Amino acid sequence: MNDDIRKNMALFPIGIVMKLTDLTARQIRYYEQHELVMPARTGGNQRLYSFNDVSRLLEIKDLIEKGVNIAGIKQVLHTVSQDSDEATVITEQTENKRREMTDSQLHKMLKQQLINGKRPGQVSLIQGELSRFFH
DNA sequence: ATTCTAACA
DNA sequence: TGTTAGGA
Repeated sequence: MNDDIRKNMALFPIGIVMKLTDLTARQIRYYEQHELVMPARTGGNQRLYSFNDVSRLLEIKDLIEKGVNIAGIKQVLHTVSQDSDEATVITEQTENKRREMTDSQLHKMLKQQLINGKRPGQVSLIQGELSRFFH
């Protein structure tokens, strides 16, 4: 659906995104540094977010609240392609299914880490004490 | 009035 | 993450 071009159209500045997501500008920019979102820029170097960017940030916010760190969030959202034109629609539908799988896999990974404890060479996907309430 | 980058009593 | 300086 050509609806995706609208969802990917750069529309709002960071100020509006802050109200839409209840995230601070600091957090929004920080997530961008970690490539969790890459908004468009205006001629004046100002960020412009699309509907897709906003929903992405909402997903990120949700995971952060659940105690998942950047590394973990990347694994959950990495399969989601940044944009999608008509040629990418089919691919995206496939990836959406993969995303759902990844989501359930996340719980297994979290539980696995909580039970088996971190083993050498493996990066922790959880952070803080919230992880203790995750069983 | 808003947003941007860089940096930390 | 918060906050602030200094500039666009």
